[in-house]
Amino acid sequence: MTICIDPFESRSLAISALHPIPERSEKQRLSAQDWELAALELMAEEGVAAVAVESLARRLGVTKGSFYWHFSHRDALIEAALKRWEESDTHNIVARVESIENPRKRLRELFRLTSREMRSHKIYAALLKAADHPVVAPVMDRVSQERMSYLARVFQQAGMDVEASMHRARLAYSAYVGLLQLTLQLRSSRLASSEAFDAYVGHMIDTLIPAE
Amino acid sequence: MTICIDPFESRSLAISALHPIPERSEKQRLSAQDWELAALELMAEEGVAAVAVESLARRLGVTKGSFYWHFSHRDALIEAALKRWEESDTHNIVARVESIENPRKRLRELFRLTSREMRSHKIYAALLKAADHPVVAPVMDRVSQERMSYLARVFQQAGMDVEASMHRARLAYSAYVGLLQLTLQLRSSRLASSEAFDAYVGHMIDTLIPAE
DNA sequence: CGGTATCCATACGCAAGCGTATTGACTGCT
DNA sequence: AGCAGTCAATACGCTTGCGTATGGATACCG
Repeated sequence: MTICIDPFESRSLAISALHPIPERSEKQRLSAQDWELAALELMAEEGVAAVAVESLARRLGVTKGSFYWHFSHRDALIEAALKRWEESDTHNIVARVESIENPRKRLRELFRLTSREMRSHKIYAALLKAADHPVVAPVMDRVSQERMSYLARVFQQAGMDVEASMHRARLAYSAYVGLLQLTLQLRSSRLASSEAFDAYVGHMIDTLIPAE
Repeated sequence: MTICIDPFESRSLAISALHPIPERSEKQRLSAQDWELAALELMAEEGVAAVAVESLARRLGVTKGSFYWHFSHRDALIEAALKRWEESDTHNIVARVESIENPRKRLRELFRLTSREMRSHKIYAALLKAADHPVVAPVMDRVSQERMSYLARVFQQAGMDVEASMHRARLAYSAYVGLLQLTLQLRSSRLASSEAFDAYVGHMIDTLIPAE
């Protein structure tokens, strides 16, 4: 029997922590925001398809009569939830490394941070699986494009020419997306321990970030 | 308006070409194999979820009364179809480059071939999106593991130590999976032309395969 | 205290999808 | 010709999920 530590689980970040404090816990009446946060929660755990209004209602302790007061239809909830996620996401990505002057160091730190914080990434993985959904698709397009553009910019600052920086950005982002799939979806491909995971991230950094 | 050429579409390989010749075209009575091939076809185009017995039956010009003669339930079809795919897949992956002696050249050719032949990869992408399905999961586990092991072996033959070769294999495979997602699922992330695609593959090869 | 806005429950209609049961039709063999 | 085996059509029941309609409850406000 193999004990398999998932490096993602342990360092997860609560959704609610991404926003000021949505005044959670026990209250009788719900707001649209409560539904959106619950939707994101469920989405991260069981995918977009699992966010059904009746099941969500059950989870919130109400019936769907409530839901259709707040939202006109299911997709409206998905859309609102994704809007919330996208906004908190784009703010968080860059904000935590922008203080680092040296672009190579900034990339390294970006890679390390990304590999650790996995709450948001679970949602991203879930969205990836539902990229054919008309509401999901444009969000994913925007987010992926923005992230890759940012990467390309930093690679360029690190001394690569325009062409190479864009290719490297795509490669790095592909590696990120692929790792997401391999670790979150495929059981046998999970890294066996936290150390092995860190070692892999180290290898990735050495391979993808140009030397000084 | 941007014209967007998808490098994958043009060079696709027919499923039926993967096997001897299943004696297709117009015949009145169907066999289990016909259902399996149709299932793979549909899976590649619209995902595992789209493989519904009534819709498949419509596509084959019969009703589901026929289906339940060949298969006991839906998952039996999925399982049979995936078994078929897995067998043809594992044979094809290595067979076309094993003649190349030089491991680095073999890797390069492997990358190039992989980036071109996309019929089987569409199915892989579809399966990736359904990796939580109990029938799909073990297949994906086996296939991914096998491919990564092979990659690691060749990287080792190319001079890398055991540790590094496994990491590099994971990185390369992640890049493959990620590219699959970015190009097949996300519209805006598609490479604009066949030339740009080839250029990217070139960059990937230069970055991931150790120099002579 | 009455009224309005807000939130929720119940009940219903509808479609899609799985699986079953029964019958029909065609084929080949004896 | 008759019979068995093979494939298919039809009809049905069941579940899940979306969306609507309508009435009830609670809170706030004048």
